[in-house]
Amino acid sequence: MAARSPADVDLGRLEGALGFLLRLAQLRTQARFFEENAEADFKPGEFTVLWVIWHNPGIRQSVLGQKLMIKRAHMTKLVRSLEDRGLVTRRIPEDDRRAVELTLSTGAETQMKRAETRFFAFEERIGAPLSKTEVEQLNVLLRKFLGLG
Amino acid sequence: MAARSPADVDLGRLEGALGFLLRLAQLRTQARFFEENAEADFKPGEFTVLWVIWHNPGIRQSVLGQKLMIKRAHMTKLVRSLEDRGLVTRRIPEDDRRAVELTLSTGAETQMKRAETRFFAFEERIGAPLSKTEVEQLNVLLRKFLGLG
DNA sequence: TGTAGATTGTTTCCTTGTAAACGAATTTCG
DNA sequence: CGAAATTCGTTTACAAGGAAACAATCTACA
Repeated sequence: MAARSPADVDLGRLEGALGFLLRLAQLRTQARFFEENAEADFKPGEFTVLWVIWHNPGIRQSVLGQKLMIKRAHMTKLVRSLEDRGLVTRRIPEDDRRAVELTLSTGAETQMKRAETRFFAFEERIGAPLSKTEVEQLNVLLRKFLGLG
Repeated sequence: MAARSPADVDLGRLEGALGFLLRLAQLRTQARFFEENAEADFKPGEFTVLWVIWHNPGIRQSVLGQKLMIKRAHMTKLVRSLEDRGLVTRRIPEDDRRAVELTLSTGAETQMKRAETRFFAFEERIGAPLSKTEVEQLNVLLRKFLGLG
């Protein structure tokens, strides 16, 4: 009944609810990221934004946002912050002057090469509770769930 | 190169990164929740909190927070909001007067019975891109990843 | 016993992210 | 062509959530 410790708590049907499990998994992963990578150059959101710009130079801000599920209002702030730190360059293309094309500065590329190692090492580590095969299964299922290739 | 549409964007190794996929999956699920359940009584966070109190009457605020990965500062606000709406009762137990024991009001139980149907129907629906078997596999893998049962 | 340390919840301040209204540019379609 | 609708990014105002400092209480142990 009145649970005194987390282990005693009864979650009932909730424990089988996909959305609930996804939320917990995401929170846990993020918490561990900040524990283990306190002095990293970039936060996960920043890293992914820089990564995608790096691999898609000249990408438009809106396209980047759609792909990473970042709302426009927030993307504006994110990009400004990256620009202020000299990591990202904004360019207004001639053929559509409402849009913004994003590029990495050369300094940022150097930093990203370092950050890449740390980031993907962490991504390896968080799979630890699962076997190699299970991590692969989870990857496949999540990609299918998301409609990614 | 300079991707014009989301489909053209190259995510590279990122597409296989567990933390990244979890974040996208969670964002997508949450977005769909608010699209489909605009006029629901409770938001997902509120529902889960009320649900766990319902099934563990007298649970302590800190234990609830640990189980649902909600930080104390935030839990204070959440509980106050629920209390202000007459859904939750706070009680200071005699044996530890720092703690707070939470209980559902009778009115809240009625509301939860209605909300339960809607909530778990949604949870069913979001699995749609996957087969029954795959949803079950995903559940199992996520629970193992989280160290649950 | 009594005092140092840990725990519980709260407050304050800050970061992250969203919704809505907006201006500028572009597209659609009469 | 030219007016209406749409798109892109920004601004503004706000909600969700977290970190740190704090008061009250409890625990451990000299």
